Amino acid sequence: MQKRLSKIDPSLVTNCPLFADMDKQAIADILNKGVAKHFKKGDRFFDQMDEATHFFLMLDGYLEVSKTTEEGAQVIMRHFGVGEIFGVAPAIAQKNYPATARALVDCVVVLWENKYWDHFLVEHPQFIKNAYKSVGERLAQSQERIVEMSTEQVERRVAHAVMRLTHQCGVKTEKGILIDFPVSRQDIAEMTGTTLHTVSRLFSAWSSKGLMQVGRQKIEVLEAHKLALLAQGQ
Amino acid sequence: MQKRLSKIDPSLVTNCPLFADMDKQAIADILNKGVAKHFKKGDRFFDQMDEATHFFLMLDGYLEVSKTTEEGAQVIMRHFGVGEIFGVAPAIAQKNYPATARALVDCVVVLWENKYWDHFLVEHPQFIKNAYKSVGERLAQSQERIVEMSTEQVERRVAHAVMRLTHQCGVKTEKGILIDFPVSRQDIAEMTGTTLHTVSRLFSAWSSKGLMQVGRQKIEVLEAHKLALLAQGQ
DNA sequence: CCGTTTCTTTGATCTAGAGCAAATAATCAG
DNA sequence: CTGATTATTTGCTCTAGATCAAAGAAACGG
Repeated sequence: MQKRLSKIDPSLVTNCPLFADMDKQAIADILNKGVAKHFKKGDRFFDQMDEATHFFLMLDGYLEVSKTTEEGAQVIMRHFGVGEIFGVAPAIAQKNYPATARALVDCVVVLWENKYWDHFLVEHPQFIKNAYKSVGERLAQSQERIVEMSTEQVERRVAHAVMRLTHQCGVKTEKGILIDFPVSRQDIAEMTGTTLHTVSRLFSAWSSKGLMQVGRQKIEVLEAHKLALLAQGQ
Repeated sequence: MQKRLSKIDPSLVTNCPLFADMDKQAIADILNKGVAKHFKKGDRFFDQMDEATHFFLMLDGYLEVSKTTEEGAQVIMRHFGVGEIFGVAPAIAQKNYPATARALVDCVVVLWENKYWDHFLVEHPQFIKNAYKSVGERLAQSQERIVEMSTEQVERRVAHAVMRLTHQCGVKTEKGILIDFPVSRQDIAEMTGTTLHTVSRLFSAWSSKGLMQVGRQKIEVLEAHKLALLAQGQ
């Protein structure tokens, strides 16, 4: 399931915004308090409603965070990539994780016991500030998404979702930008509040316009600019 | 427009969660750093995109926070009542307010210059912790709303919105629970991503079932339990 | 009190997109 | 290699709810 690593190399994280404006000594101290682990594709970091015991930093890989309703519908809240913290329940005084976090590819993360949050608050306030900055960005993004859901129709929302994926998790290829992990039509539907059928139809239309190239769980954006126009409503 | 008050009585805020687990001395010190002001119904506390200069605590009254899209559509993000902090841009390292805050009735607020955030972080960390707890609750509520928008149809969403209003801003009457400020059908539409027409139709149906009593910009819920059932989808 | 403005209601269309169904097409397990 | 499983596409139908239209009802300004 998951393997403990003996040691974390600080050079992996020096460019990460989470450690901005911090000296090497402080970074090393924080990393020493954490534990690095491998998670395989499909593994869960935590489940919705689990008691929150740790917070995490992604060193390598991608994950998705999703919520499931009582009726069983799944909504994908967000994706996280390298250098991002997640599962920060202690930061916002939540006793349980509000969602499920799942590895989309094989991952390496650092995880800390919750108690270190308060510890770092005193010892390394800059770290906490950096972490809250990213919490703030997520709050802002959530609210953007509410506006989107309230005012835009499906085509624009799907265009936005694909753009977000390319920005957060895209890798350049000869032809365009490829999403770096498997994404199904169903996944896109769960990110935008629509159905896989509608997503499939949109992708077919966009592909035939040369805007993107799609395959089974594969999305490659060829003309990002045109996609951006669609996201803005022409 | 707004009038400065000379002094703030600490007894106004001792029951407020923002000052939980704090001694009177600390509370008084924090209040002394702030300025109390009146805002009249309709006044703005700040506008979307304004440079963030202050953060606020509502002492008396209600406000709504809304975002406006490039196309001019308005989305009501949230309401705030007595004892809640708002406009906490410094908390999440945002330079500008992401939305507009408008007084729904005559209000009294305390406002602090942004620099005091960092000051309190050192001097009164418990205050900051309490504030972050409410930021966390807002993040959680935003995500709930995304799930709602993604999976529920209009009737349930409107039922949810009315329930939230009764919880946050309701006052008990002989017959039921009255929303304590004017709310139009258009307002409810902007909280739920629908149109005033659909809201009007729903309200008509619910009124004739005896579930609520409505008037011009007035909502009084008579049978909260039935409304809750509607919100859960029967 | 009266005209104006701002809300609300209700009816009559119209349509984006859900839901259903069934046929491909990839991938996987053995 | 082969059948089973999981994704995807595409056509057809149907409906929730938007949009359009127009008529009441409150509140407001002078």
